[in-house]
Amino acid sequence: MTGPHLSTTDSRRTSRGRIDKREAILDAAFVVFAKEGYGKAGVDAIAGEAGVAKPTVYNHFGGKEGLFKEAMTATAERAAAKSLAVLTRLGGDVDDLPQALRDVGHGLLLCYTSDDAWALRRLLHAEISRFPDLFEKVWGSGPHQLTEALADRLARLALAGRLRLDDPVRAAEQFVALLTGPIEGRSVLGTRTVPDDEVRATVAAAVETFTRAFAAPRE
Amino acid sequence: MTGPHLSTTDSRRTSRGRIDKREAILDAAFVVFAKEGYGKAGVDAIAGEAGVAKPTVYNHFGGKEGLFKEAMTATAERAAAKSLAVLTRLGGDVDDLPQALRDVGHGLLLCYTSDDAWALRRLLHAEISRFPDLFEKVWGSGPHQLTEALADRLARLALAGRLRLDDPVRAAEQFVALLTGPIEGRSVLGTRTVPDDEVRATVAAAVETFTRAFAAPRE
Amino acid sequence: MTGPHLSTTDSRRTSRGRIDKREAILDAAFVVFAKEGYGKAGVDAIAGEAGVAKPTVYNHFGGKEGLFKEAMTATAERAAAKSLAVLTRLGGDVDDLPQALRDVGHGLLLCYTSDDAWALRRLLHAEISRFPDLFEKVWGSGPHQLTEALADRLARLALAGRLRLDDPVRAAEQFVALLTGPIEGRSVLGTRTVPDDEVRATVAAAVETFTRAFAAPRE
Amino acid sequence: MTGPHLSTTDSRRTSRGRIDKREAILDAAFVVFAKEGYGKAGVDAIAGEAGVAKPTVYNHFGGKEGLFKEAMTATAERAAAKSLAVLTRLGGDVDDLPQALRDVGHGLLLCYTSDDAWALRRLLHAEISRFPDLFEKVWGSGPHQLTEALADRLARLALAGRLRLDDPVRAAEQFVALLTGPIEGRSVLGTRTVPDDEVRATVAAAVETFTRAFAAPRE
DNA sequence: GATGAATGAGGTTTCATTCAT
DNA sequence: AATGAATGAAACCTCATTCAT
Repeated sequence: MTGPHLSTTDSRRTSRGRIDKREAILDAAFVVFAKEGYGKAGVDAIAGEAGVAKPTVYNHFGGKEGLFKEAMTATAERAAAKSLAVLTRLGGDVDDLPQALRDVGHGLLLCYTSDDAWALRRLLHAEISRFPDLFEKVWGSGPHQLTEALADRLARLALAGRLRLDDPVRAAEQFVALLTGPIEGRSVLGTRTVPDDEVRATVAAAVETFTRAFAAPRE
Repeated sequence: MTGPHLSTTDSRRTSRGRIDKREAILDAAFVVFAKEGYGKAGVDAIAGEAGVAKPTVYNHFGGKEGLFKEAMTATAERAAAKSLAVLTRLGGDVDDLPQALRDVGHGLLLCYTSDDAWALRRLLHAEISRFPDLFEKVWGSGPHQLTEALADRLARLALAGRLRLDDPVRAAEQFVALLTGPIEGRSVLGTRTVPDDEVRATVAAAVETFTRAFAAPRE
Repeated sequence: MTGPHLSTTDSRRTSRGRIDKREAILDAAFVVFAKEGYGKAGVDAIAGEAGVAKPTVYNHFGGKEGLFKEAMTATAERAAAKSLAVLTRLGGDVDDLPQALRDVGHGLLLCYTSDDAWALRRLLHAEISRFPDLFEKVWGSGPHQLTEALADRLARLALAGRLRLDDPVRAAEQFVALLTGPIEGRSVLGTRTVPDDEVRATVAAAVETFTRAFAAPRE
Repeated sequence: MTGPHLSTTDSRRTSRGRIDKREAILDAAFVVFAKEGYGKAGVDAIAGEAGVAKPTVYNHFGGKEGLFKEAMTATAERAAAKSLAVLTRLGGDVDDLPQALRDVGHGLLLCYTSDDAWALRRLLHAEISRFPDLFEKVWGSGPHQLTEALADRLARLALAGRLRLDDPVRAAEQFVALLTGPIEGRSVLGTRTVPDDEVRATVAAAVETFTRAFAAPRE
């Protein structure tokens, strides 16, 4: 459910030709980079995984660096879209606010703990000094955009009198931090699956703390 | 102030012999690993930085893997000691609780944002799949120990009637998350220095939220 | 003045079709071979320089080897024609023999030191072991034909009593050697332009020596 | 008699260690470069010919370019020494001048037509644009030094009243040109062995022309 | 204990060439 | 006839590691 191929049909078996090869290489590249890291990943292995010859990789992406950048940004955009979609559950009329926050929080944590998301974060941490401009694209299309969108929703809830907060961006950052911070260690940076009850407990605790701090008292 | 050499006297210039060479190699190794990553770092470069010949590295550490593990754990322990020392400021009688939390929070963030700490986290993220047992040592002696010690302090404050909380470990996790979560993006994973006022604002906001959620009302 | 394109109109801009493409490829090939050498020259670069796609090169010339041979022989024939044309200045009635020899010598040296001629010689030296049969075509249509034609003229001058020589071919070889030998080093194998006064001095010296050895005394 | 190894004992079988490996690599490099050309010669093949591993070549010479330069200059110096030694036959008292010139001319032509000398010239022609500074070393230690030394001898003969010439360097250049020029085509740039009688005839003709032009008349 | 020299394995990249359109 | 895309082979070079001193 978390592999990079699942948003499209598996194109490596089709014979539609060019565009599919490009996609296949990008997907294979992310898989191999995630498993081996940028340094130890071999273009050989990527080409093999994609079912193409090595020079084809170079024809499409120029080299290992370009391939890495494109594979990262492509996966980042797919992951970002998923997490943004979760936020829609916080729109319109919210009846039970804590329940809605728990719902959204759970959805966000599922995105956060997906294999692809962990791989993205690990690779970004690992190679940020070799690819300084990668942060902007990956983080910008992911956590940053998510924080902004969440801040929008929180601001609307504040206007509706449901929350009391001055700085919606700060509140959004803190909401995400309360969700994800305790998970980092418990999942051993993504190498261990966190049991669902642990996830739910973390979400519940985050929402509890968040509402204690920000929920407006019902009259 | 953040380099790995500064907690001890620079041993590479002395002539005390064996132990100094060992330290020099460990320090040089962490510097090079931090700059290049495990995969691209060369034993040549490490030996050069340490001022010894390559086989000497092998005589002491057996190989690149062993050297990496030892360099990581050594730096992790040094970093952990620093952050634990910060917690002592929360001991004994606490008069102004928010002020004390801000003080501790600021100290912890300074540790968290040190160059060595960022390098540790980046390398741990990068190589966790190649060195699965490294997490235990590095995280165990760092964030985990810190969370436990902080939970102790918070429990004592709860017993003293200053905080209202059921699960001190959860509260400690959340306090750390509120501090560090918003900093991650703002520092571009450690490649940009965060201005001090931004740090202080983050600390203030974290303590504000934490106290709103957990502080016991003064009678 | 020495480029391979200048003896014909630039055909790459016309739309006459096939034959022009062939010429364009041949010209581009010689340019690239001359700059990079046979080994390092890429068919990609040649196709790009000619403004055609790579397979077109293969359709016309079969491969890199065939292209090289044809480009070499085409340029060799063009260069040979130029140097043969110079010899006509030694025909008919020669009044001032040394002056006529200087005239011809100067013309021959201009041919010899043209960029294309140097490129031809360098490529021939470089690849003679990989293309043994290339020597026959290039040398045969160039220096060999020139020597024979010059020998004819010298024989006629001998018959006319102006020169004293037994072996006209040998004399022709020596005349060319006296001209070109001293230029080889001074032009750094064609990578430096020899100043005109140096060229003229060399011609004068060659003719002086030649006439001292072979001129019949005027009665 | 012309291989690059013959000035020393074959060192590849000895076990004296370092210095011999360096020599063995240089010799093997020249052999392979001469056979394949710079572009197509592989470091693999050179290492194999030298009986060492590939990285050893890189440890000693840094790369293919450095290896090429050193192999060329080393061979050039060896070849230059041989041709300079020939000139000693023109020293002291010269009784039969034409005979002495024939003797020297024959010796010089033997040097000129040695396999190593041809390989040097071919490689120099081939790669002069990629290694512009190579000309200085190879030509400077070879033909240039030879011309200068020969000019010295001719000047001395002129002072002794045996020759009549103004510019000894020019005369030396012309003597060499008369010797080598006619040989170039006849040996197919070194890929065909010129029969000895052809060599002797060329020497005789060169000396004949030279003496006709420069010998002082005996009183 | 420390080192200069050497190595086997593997890395990224480029090239001449062909296929299907 | 001309081309964009793909490929098998091989190039140069680097690395972690060991040996003999």
